[in-house]
Amino acid sequence: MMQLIRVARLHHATVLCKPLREETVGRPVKYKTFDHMNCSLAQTLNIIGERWTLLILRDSFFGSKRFAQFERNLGISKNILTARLNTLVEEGILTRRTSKEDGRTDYVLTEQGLELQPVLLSMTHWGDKHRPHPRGERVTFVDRETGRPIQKMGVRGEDGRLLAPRDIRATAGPGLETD
Amino acid sequence: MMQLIRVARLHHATVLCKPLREETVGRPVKYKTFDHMNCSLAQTLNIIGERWTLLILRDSFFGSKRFAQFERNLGISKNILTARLNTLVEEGILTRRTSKEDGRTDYVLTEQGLELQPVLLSMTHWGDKHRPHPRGERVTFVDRETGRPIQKMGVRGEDGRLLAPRDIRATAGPGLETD
DNA sequence: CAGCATCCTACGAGATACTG
DNA sequence: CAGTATCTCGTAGGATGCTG
Repeated sequence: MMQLIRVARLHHATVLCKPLREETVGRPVKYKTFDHMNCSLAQTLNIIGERWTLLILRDSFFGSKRFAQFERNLGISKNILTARLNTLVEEGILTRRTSKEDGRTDYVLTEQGLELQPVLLSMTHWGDKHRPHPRGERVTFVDRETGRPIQKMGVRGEDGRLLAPRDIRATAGPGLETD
Repeated sequence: MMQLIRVARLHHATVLCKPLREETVGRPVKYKTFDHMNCSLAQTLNIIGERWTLLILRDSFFGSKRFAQFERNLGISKNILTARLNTLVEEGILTRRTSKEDGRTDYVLTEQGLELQPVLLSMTHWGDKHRPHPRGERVTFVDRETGRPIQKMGVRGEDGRLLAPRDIRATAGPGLETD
């Protein structure tokens, strides 16, 4: 039978991401950022968690470089695009570069940005599987060298075995304050 | 069987996600959903792209089941939590289940939900690497069987080789309308 | 073309009070 | 405990128009 998923030994008394509890009482309601949470996921979400950001990055991966390209491809409004590009540049995900052809600005993925590819692909694969297009896959990613499709993103143990969600356990690392 | 891939080069003229351009002129300004985009990433973002959603799911993966647990652990307000839980249930990511112990409601990950783990882990790994905690990793995920840390999420070719971002190419699949 | 600068709307979100 | 109902505010997002 479906055993209960004790994913985490890490009992929850050990609060993983400490919630905010400061003098926000009766005060103007600001959005909480996730900065205070000592959690890598929250850190990442702070950067790429906004509505348009991942789509901009997707477009980057597909080769878009110019403001106008993003604008046209996504149908995003300029002010939002400006804002998102700025934070992406500030965060070192994209970098501005002057085009040698026409001297205008190109937005190019940095190494940090390129390393977001697993995130993008995981989400794309999930969508492929669970929210499919009736006619089949929309975009297939292939190994440039062999031309064969890449594997679906999956979790692997040290030995390379594919692991199911329940095969994984979370343990506290040194960066987790257990005060 | 793995179906053959069309090696259409997918130049960017083929707009991947067609932007919205309907009668929104001068009309009340609604947020655009990403529904109209024929893009798996956009579909996924429509569901889990909101600010708190992934953090709720993370908490689920760590074993939280109850409304109050999420509320306490995340410091999220009740109305938002209610809304997010509702859409997650509607979308089949979580399911409501009556606890056998006290008859109250449990929120449990469905299979679809469990399969979001690569997304969560990819983001966590990115955060671990690029926005690290000074003292080191906060949470380490290990293979339950061997107790050894899992591999970092990475893209693999059919043959199992790890691929770098530039080793991958996108090709148009049958679900992509090239009108 | 690549943006700022404006102006406006609607949604996301926080706090609190209330219900079964 | 598990929400629902309200009220309020801030911020994301949209539609322009203007500039170098």
